[in-house]
Amino acid sequence: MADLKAGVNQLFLREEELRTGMELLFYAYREFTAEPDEILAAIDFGRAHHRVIYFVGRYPKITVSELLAILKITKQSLSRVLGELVRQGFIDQQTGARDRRQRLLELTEKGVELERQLSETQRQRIARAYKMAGAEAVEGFRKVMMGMLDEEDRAKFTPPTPARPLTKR
Amino acid sequence: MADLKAGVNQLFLREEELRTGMELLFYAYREFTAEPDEILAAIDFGRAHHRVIYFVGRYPKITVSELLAILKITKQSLSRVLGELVRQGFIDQQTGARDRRQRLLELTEKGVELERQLSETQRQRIARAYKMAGAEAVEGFRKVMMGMLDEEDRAKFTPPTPARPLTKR
DNA sequence: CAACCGCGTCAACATGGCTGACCTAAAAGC
DNA sequence: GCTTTTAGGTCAGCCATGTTGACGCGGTTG
Repeated sequence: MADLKAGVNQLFLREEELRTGMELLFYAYREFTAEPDEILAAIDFGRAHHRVIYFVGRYPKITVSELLAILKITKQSLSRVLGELVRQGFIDQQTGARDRRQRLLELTEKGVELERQLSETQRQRIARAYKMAGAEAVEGFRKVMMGMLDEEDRAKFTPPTPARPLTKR
Repeated sequence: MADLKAGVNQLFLREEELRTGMELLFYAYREFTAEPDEILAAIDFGRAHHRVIYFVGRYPKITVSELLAILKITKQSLSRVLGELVRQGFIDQQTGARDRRQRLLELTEKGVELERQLSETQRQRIARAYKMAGAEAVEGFRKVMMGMLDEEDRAKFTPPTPARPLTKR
């Protein structure tokens, strides 16, 4: 009987534990995006613009199709926001040298500035959390988060060159 | 000179580290929602329905305003999805005994079943990640995630009774 | 009994996904 | 060298889910 009760209790703890994980993800993601969203709203942009700005900043000279592969949205959806960003001078396109069909994307100075501003609050939030939790906890955090990803995305973090796990161009 | 180089290097590592955190959150959240989204689409529901189902399941007899406080959306947005869920028999409303203006929300059997089905893949994903990472890493994960939250949300996880950090009713 | 509160509803709008069709120009294959 | 494939763009329309603002009804409370 003691065994059975222990088993049930184990199950309950596990259930609680998993729910906690789910909710942490929900709340953390929401708060993580809340501050940039305000800045974006003020200049008539949305979260989609932020994502594009972020990844173009992260991978300078990224091609449109690489960007699409990261964001996993359709090119029609991307082109709406990307078009605005280019027209308003946040992103520069240059024709690929080796393959002239490609448009290599890069942040302009204005784009870099916006990126910095948008991500600043997020960086602070993470930095604060890392600091509060300590180095060991950060390692655990990373391990667990990696475990949540599918193989494809996980590969982006364990690469030859972490900053450019993209295809050749 | 060695000091300066070390300092710059430190800064670079920190930057990399913070970006990794941001991206982990982005990819993890996306994959976390992808599987339920498919199930939902098949029955003409969306992510918003899932959230409502989830939290009503989590806090049986929750009131509408408590739910609104958790989701942080407008009542007009909520009422759209909540209405559908009630009309299609996934959620039951009963008038509050003490305050008859309140609608206490609860999953029906049908609702419980859907909740289970939707969250199953997510639970598995988390369980897998926890298992792969180990107990210590899980503790670190939790610490870091908590550190990302604002005080208000953090309180939901360090309560008298974790399962009902809601107001009296 | 007046004021406030819990909840619902109507209308209109924005954002950011989606599908499908169709185009150009460049590269690659045979 | 011609054909096919690829990279990228574009038009048009649909849907889900968020927003504001206005208003109503019934129940609670000072």
